[in-house]
This record gives sequence, structure tokens and C-alpha cells, in this order.
Amino acid sequence: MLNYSTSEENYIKAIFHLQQADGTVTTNELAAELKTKPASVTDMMKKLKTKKLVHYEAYHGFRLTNDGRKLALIIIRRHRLWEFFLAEKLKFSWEEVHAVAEHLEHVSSKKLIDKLDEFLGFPRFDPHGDPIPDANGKIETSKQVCLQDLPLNKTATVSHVSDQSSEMLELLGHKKIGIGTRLEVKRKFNFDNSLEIKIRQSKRTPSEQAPINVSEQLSKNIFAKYDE
Amino acid sequence: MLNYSTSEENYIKAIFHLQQADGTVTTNELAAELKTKPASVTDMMKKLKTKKLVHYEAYHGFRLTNDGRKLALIIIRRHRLWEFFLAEKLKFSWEEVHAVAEHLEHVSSKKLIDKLDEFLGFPRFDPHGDPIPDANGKIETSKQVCLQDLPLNKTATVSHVSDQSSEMLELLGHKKIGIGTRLEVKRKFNFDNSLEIKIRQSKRTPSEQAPINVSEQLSKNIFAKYDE
DNA sequence: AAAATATTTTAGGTTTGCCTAAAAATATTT
DNA sequence: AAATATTTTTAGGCAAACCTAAAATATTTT
Repeated sequence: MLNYSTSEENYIKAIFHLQQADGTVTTNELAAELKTKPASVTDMMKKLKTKKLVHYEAYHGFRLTNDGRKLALIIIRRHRLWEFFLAEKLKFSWEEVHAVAEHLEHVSSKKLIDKLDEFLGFPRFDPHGDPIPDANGKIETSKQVCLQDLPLNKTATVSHVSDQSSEMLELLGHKKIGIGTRLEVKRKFNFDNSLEIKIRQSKRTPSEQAPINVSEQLSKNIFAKYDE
Repeated sequence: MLNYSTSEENYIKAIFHLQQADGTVTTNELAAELKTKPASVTDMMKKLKTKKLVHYEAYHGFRLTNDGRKLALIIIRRHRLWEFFLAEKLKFSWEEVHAVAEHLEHVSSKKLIDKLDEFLGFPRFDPHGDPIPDANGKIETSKQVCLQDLPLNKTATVSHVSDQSSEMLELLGHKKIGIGTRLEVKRKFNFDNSLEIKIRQSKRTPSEQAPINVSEQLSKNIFAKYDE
């Protein structure tokens, strides 16, 4: 397998994430995501096209080829395994792991990553609740749904939080919501799209929980998966 | 603390190692060590001089400043801790750790390295027997001596092997010599400078060991420290 | 559908780190 | 100490990855 620069890898990863939502990705979107300028994106897209990692026609956006997708999954696998390592073994906090993993993910030894995976006991989710692709690039797909989209009275488990500002974490901490929290949406108020949710303690609950109110802004940043 | 490029870090590390032996380092030496061209070395020396990491006057070689030395020790610390991690936790073999650590050493989070150090139990030597600088840059100095220079009948512990070609490792394996082996030089033959050594089993030895012959070439690549 | 606006690409420039070839400085021989 | 050889530096270029400003294309509004 060929070797790619840190920059190329960052582009591939960003396109992967953006096209989850969009289908095809635009120059401006990608420039914003990578905090770079549109002209730089165009430069790189030409390069990635000659390397057959993206489909790209001038003025018509781009999406990953099969090879591009494979590469993205390799990088995401590295990133999430390092995040797991940092949190689990080195006791980094949830918020700290991402920045360090951004650097570690570009060390490209396959053997390193596979041995790390084994050392960690083949974890299936990173500390943010995102699934870790396996050595063949297979990734758990059970789709996450934003709290806004959960049907009423269906219990689900919080699996992802997009915004990770300290303000957000403060609020989540206060409401006692985190990755793995099981909850149900009880009511939805159309006036401001706020939700009333109930947290389901995993162990038997000593006292019944009071319902919690979640604003639209907050709910849009919390994702959950349906329980089986 | 400032941030340095991978290239700058590699130069600093190489100068550190070369000046252990030489005192001051020359352009050609460094170019050979880094597999680059003398002209590139001159370019970089100018840059490192403006960053106050090396003392450098055109045509007169260079050596690290205090800041350069500090930086070198940080990089060596990273490198050796990762080597220890790879060997001890991920079960990489002795020969494999170096190449991977060459990449990991450039991830520059101080917190990462200090937490890794703690996770590993503050190891004092890497898998090659080289000492690991502590978080303050202190490094064990108890000087290593090449087998040729060991006095007769003084037991010492093998602490370093310079050449790590597969041929060398094959020979060492055969003679059952490795890092940590305790031994004594019994005789020295002036004709070809070969040595007759005796290996001291650490546990009680079932049968007395036969003395082993070591050629001059081999002995020059094996370093040991006197036992206390 | 033409005009106005927004997006994307091109053209040309910068920095980093490398290169080759030629010039300058130093070291070694004779 | 002059001639020769070696080492080091300078000069000028190249590729990667970024940038700004201007031109080309697409989209939206009127």
C-alpha cells in the first residue's frame, strides 16, 4: 500500500465525514472544515484525483472513490484506536484525546495499529462512542440518530456528542448526560423544539428520576442509537 | 515551548549523537548520518542557528547550544519511551521497535509523553539498553565501555549493541549474548585482539559455562557497564 | 432570460526542505 | 610555500502545500 502525506490524509478524512451527510462535497465546505482556502482545496483535489482517491470534475464537487473510502477508514481506525488508548490506558480525559490522536493517526505502520488493537482487546467504540473500523475496514453501521429525531418513548443509548466545547460539556455534566446514558424522549414542544426526556438508570434506580428539559440547540448535538 | 518540524528534530537528534563522540560535528558527517547532501545540511544549520539551537560558524562545524541539547533530550526521551512501549506492551521484537519509534517520536505533546512514562512504570532503559531521559531531561550517564576496554575478571552487564544488522544479531543469538547478559573477560589475545569471555548466568547455573570466544570486530560493537 | 451574486478555478507568489553544479575556503601533499 | 585535493558554502531550481487576487463558471434573483 502506498504512503500518503499528513495533508492528503487530512483531506481524505474530512471528505469522508462531510459526505456522510451530503453525498457530494463542495470546495467551500471542505475549505471551511479544514480551515484552509478554497484555492488550496482545488489544488489538492487535482492531486487526489490523479491518485484516484476522489471522483472530481471541475465545478461539480467531489466524493471518495472506493480506494479513497478504504484509506479514510484506515485513518479513522488509527484515530479511534489511539483515542481509546489515550483514554483507557493513559487516563486522558474525554476532551483531551482528540487533539493528540490527530497527530498519532498519521503514523502509518499497519503492524503498529493491528498490535495496538490487540493490546487494547479489540475495542469496538472509541471514547466518544464512535465505532472503530476493524483491520479489514469494516465499521459498525447501526445509525445514530439525533435526539430531535428520536420517536417518543423509545429508549436509546447516547452514542455521540458532536460539539465538545467546555460550555457544552459543562451543561452535559450538569444534566448528567454522557456517552452510554440510556434515555427516552417523553415530550416534544413545538414552540421551541425543546424536549422533555427521562434518564433510565442502568442499575435499579433508587428513586424515580425527574424528567429533564433539553433545548433544541443541545438536542441537535446529542446522538443516540436505539436499544436492541 | 516552541514547536519544531520533523526535519529540524531529526537534525538535532543526529547532531546530539554525533557530538557524543566528536565534540564538534562536520557538515559531511551529518549529511552522511541523515542520508542527505552537504548543501542541505548547510541550509538547515543556518536555520538552526537563527533559532539558537546550534553554535555554527561557516566552515567550522557546529555543536548544540544548551537549548539544542535540551531539545535533543526531549526527542530521545520520546523515542526511547515509545521503543519501550512497543517492545513491552505491543510485543514488537527488538529489531522492529526503532523504525516505528522514529515516527512516533515526532508527536510532540509533553503530556502524552509524561503519561506514557507513568503508564510504563518510569522505565530507565529502552529495549536496546540505552537510558531514557526523565521528564526534566536528566539522563543516566554511567558510561558504557566497549568489551575491548573491559579489564580482565571484572563482571559487567551488556548494555548496548551498536551494529544491529541481521548478521550481527544472528551471531549474538548463537553466542547467547544480549542486553542484560552478565559476563567477564577472561583472556585477551594480542595476536588478533580476540577475547575469551565467560557468561555469568544470573540464576544459579546448573553446569559451569564453557568460555566463549569473541572476535575483535564483534567485541567492538558490544558495550557493557560495570556491575556495582 | 438577463442581471446580480456566489462559488470555484486559474495564475502567480511564498515557505520549507531538498537537490545539483559551481565557487570559495580549508587541509594535505609535494 | 605552492599545488592539489577535500570540504563547505553559495547560487539557482524543484515539489509540496499553502496563500491572494483575478477570471471563469454556476446559481439565484429579478
